[in-house]
Amino acid sequence: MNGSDSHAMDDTLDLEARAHSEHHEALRLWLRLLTCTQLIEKQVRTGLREQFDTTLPRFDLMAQLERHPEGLKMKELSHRLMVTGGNITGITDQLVAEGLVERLEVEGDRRAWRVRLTPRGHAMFALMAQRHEAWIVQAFDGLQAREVDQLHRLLGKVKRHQQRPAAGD
Amino acid sequence: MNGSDSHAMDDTLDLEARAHSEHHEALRLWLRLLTCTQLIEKQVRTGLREQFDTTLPRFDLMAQLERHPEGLKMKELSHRLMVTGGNITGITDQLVAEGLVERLEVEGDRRAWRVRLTPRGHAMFALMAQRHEAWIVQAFDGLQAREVDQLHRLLGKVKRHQQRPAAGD
DNA sequence: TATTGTTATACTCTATAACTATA
DNA sequence: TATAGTTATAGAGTATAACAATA
Repeated sequence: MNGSDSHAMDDTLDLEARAHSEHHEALRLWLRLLTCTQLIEKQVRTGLREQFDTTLPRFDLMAQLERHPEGLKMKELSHRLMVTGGNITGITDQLVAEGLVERLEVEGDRRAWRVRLTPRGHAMFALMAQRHEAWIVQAFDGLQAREVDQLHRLLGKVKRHQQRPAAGD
Repeated sequence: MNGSDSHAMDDTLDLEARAHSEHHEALRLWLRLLTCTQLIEKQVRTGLREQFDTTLPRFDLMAQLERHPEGLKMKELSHRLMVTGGNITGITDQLVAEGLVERLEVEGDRRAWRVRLTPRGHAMFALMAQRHEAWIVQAFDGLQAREVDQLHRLLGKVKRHQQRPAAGD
């Protein structure tokens, strides 16, 4: 079901036809990328809700803090989670209310906070991360280790290209 | 959990160490997959909003209808867009209000509708699809045609595995 | 003046469940 | 009884913009 006439055979196509073909391939790839992500993401969201009564953004915020035991500033969380500042305030408020993270003063800048996992947040995250890992491992169960690496490498190329500031091109 | 005799190099690691390593690789892959999708999706959403004052779900619904000129039933749209039925009603209502799609009676089943693009919807979609394609092509600009194919193939494996009904779990 | 974070607001998307009308 | 679609609701998630405190 897939046109395997894509590589060396391209030389038989003129520029315009090749462009059309490549555009089509890019679109197919995007739709598949989106579908895969949505399928896995839906499982993760459902699992987090059913088993831990939490959400993906909350989990993601805690995951960032896990990687930075000394804490992160609101601004840094905003950047890392790719959402605007107001939302970080909201999510952080919820986590503080549950006793999972805490706001600490930043010495030298009284505007800013350093947000950190509490011991309880650390323990809770460990539980969630364990389950989360199992879901993810299962999601990529169908791939061999070599294929996982390949996928990781290719997506790295996509990511770097994406993050390049869109200059005048 | 999965096929064991994958790669010669792995034989230097015991089972547990290999499991740890593979779990870690799966997690890294998932984070990268999610990031790539979010980066591209954000661009698409922004473009659709700024240039066409529309949203991704609306665009996706129209894209499905484009591929099925004879129309699709609400149930089919619900399945294809992977959202529950009530949402399809809402999105369809909006598109009908804008004159971009229409509900037609299904002969032989007076419960169901056949939803189809109007001529105006068809024309509007052509405009949007053209811009959309440009965004996507640019997103994968950094890959060679062969890499696009590879990525597509690997994600196909992920997708099929994902859609397999989760049996003994 | 610029930056950090907060507050207030509005909107889209989503799942759930009760409902109508057909089959 | 089962199915197709609708309605109503509640909540997640997001961006925007005005605002306060501090740099």
